[in-house]
Amino acid sequence: MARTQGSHSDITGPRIRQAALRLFARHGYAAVSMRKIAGEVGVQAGALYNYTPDKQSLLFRLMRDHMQDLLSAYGEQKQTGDPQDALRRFVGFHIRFHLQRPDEVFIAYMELRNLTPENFAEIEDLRRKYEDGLEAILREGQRAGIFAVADTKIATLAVIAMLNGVMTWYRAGGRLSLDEVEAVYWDMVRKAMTA
Amino acid sequence: MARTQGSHSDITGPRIRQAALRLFARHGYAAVSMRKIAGEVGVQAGALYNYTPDKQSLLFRLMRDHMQDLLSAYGEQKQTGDPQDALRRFVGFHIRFHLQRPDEVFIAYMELRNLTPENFAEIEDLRRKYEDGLEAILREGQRAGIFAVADTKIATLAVIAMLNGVMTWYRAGGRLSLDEVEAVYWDMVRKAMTA
DNA sequence: GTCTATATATCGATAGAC
DNA sequence: GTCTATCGATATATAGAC
Repeated sequence: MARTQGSHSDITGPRIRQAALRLFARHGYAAVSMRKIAGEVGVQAGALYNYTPDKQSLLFRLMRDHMQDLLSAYGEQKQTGDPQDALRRFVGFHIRFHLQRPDEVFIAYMELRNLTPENFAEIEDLRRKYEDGLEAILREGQRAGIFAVADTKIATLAVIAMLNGVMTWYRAGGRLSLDEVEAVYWDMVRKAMTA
Repeated sequence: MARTQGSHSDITGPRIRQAALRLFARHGYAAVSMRKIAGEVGVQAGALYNYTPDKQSLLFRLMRDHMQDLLSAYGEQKQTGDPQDALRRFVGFHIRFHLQRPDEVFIAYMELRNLTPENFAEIEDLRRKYEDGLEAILREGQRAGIFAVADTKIATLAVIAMLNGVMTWYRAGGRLSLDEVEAVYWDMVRKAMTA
């Protein structure tokens, strides 16, 4: 029962978000028009406004959902009292979670400046919450004498920046398996943090 | 002798590049119009086309000049036979060079996708040349038994990614001096690479 | 070399028919 | 809920006067 016109609220919404995600990641928010997104979905531009009040909200919700997924998934990780083990788990979690969502990750880092000030503040708040998780591990290890970094906040940002670098080069089916990539980065992070 | 019209070829060209650099870094290439750039300079939009064939060339030349400056400045660094010392110098050079050019650095990383395929390839070639400089240091240290990394190419990208993280938080006059920042990162890089 | 004016195209968002 | 049509603004780039 193919239709060229009619009601599709159940599927059109997710397809709009999916198309916007893909196009924003490829070409950037400012370079993607609502018409382009609509064309990808197979509707006219006007139909998009049944699902989003405007283009800005479309971007913001993609980023907010991503950050909330990140925090939620990290919260479900098994906790451990051993800082070294906790750091190892963090490295593995961070690499695997982000490699599974390249478009979301790309947008979350590249499109911050296209958010309104209010939306920007909310995304930054979520990002800081995630970073705080790692810093707590480093502080605990520091206290226990396992880690030795000059500044836990800088070390937190340094570890995350290093791990994010994986996204720029890793491709599934490449020279290294995911387990090997994780092991290589864990080796560097462990040595950099350890006393 | 103020004039509202006339010939200013000596100064208009640099001012256009300066304005484009600033605006592209703040708002992104796609979000900045030629009229905005012209307004910043104090001329009409049509006058810009006496200095650039189009908007794309304006972006490309900013990025190419930056990458060539980077390679040129790094080439002038004093070379040393000791890999550990060479790595220490690289960390210091990279941090200081990039912190002095935040707008250029931002554009070089954020606007790659707005380059034509030919221009993209040329910028990527320059970037790879710079990365090769660091990898040569790591390989030499690896050969000498000073460094112990699983993969020199990944380690190269990891070190650069970690150092680039400085650009996201460092502000002059902040809690740490530039010397202290350099020392903190050198400590982490040294430990991560060393056997 | 810069100006004004304009060609041509596209943008985000809205209105009203179905 | 999606369509067609459109408003008003803005885009890159060019032409011709000075």
